[in-house]
Amino acid sequence: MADDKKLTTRAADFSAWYNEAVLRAELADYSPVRGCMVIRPNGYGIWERMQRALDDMFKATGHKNAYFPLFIPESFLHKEAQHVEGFAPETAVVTHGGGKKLEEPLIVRPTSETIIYSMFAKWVQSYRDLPLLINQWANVVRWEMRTRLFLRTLEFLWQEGHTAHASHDEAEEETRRMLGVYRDFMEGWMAMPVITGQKTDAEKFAGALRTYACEAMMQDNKALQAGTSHNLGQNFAKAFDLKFQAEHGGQEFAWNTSWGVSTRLVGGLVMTHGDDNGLRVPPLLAPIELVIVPIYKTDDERSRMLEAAERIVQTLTEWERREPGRLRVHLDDRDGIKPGAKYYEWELRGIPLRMELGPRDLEKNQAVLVRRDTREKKPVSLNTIGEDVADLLMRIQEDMLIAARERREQNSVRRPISYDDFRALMDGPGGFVYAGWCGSPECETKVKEDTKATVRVLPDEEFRSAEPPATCLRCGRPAIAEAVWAKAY
RNA sequence: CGGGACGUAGCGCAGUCCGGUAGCGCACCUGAAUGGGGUUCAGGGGGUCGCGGGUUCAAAUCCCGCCGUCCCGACCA
Repeated sequence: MADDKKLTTRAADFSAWYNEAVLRAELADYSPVRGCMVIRPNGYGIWERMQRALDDMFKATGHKNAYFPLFIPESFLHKEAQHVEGFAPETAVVTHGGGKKLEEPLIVRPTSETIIYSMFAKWVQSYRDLPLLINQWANVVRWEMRTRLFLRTLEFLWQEGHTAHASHDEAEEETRRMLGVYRDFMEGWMAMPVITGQKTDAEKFAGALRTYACEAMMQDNKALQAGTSHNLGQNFAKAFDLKFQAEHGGQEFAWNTSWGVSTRLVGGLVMTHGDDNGLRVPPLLAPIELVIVPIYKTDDERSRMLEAAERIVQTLTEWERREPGRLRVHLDDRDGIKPGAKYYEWELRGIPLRMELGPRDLEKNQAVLVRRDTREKKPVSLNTIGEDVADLLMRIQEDMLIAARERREQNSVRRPISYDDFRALMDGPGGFVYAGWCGSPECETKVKEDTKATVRVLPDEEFRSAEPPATCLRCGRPAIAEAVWAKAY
């Protein structure tokens, strides 16, 4: 079937397109366990590169990695009232071990605030022990009703940062700093533009004082919460007796923050950049940045092309270039598969740059470079191939961010909009709507009932409209803040 | 957990209404030709038809029960 070869188009069915793209690019596969997926090498390769970049950024901001248990005593979860209310309904609980019923059930961590702050309480005595800046790479389990590859699975991989500080202001500064780190990563590495801002009380983390988030727009105009950073105040410190002796005497509760991003980012990457031919992976995160496809007819030509290609691989991998390391290049020397078939395969996988090398090129001492993002072809001299490849990869990285940002802005509404028009918009194409909010949870709830849209964030200053909206989107009363309204994943 | 659909070869499906001993496409293996955008021909391997029970001379097909998956809702990184 010719149709088998093509993906469902994004326009026809975005959901189906996403599933097919993820499965066919072999990022992940369904597993025998309901709601749990297998992350395959192609997907894990992207996650590994994300991890490495983020980990470097965490280290650069003073954090250290540690590891805490998968199991959490059930009673721990109950020590913070809002926290248990938020997470208890979606926990997996271990009641038996070694064939015997446990005295106290163990929760499989849905997040690690409780067990981590119980340990912090042991380690912190004095203000001199603060700040304590810890990150953990781990898996967590949340018993979701409905799952989707990468976007929502029962088990997922993530990092969770947990810190303790001597004052509210220090904690707030840390919360904002890490939100900034996330934004830098999402835009700089993933080429995925985000809006940063504060969550409303309805959307904030269970147990937090304030939650900030990075929200990205997917190609179906829905919002993806890509990362969150929480100022936990003293809520957990009080629950776990995390106290320190202050500089001028007296015992005080510490101030905590926590922040996390997950393998959901891989899904975000797909839905931000993918097209009807498959994935488009930004160079910085691509496990392979450049694939070389040799073209030949005869055996003699084949060996000449492969020999030339090997030399190019040698040159390119030895060529020291931009900061994050050497070029990741792959020579596709498989025989018996036509070049066209190889092109489709590498395009499906989203490899950012392809080099075609045939007899006609070699005669002219050149190769043809093809960008995945624009599919633009360009012959380049073999004498300057290193510079050309590095330059193109850099441009692809930049152009992908620009294109994604333009798409987001084209699907954002920043003019005054009637509630009827808003409903029609959310019923149809969707998008981000910048509009006023009166601050009442009732209006939030009503809008959600009417349209499924919610306040994604109260945007930070740089994202706000020049002309601040004066009235609430729904009730028309004076607005206390500008809000980004959208349907979300 | 409610509504819908589905479970037959690695993948996608037909066959089920009307019972008769399993088929198509892709993928895979072998050979030859082909090779600058999904190559062609020839040959070949592979399935206790989700599981359990029942009806029948005979069950992928009819009946009962169970399990699982996907999609749509309520909950969510």
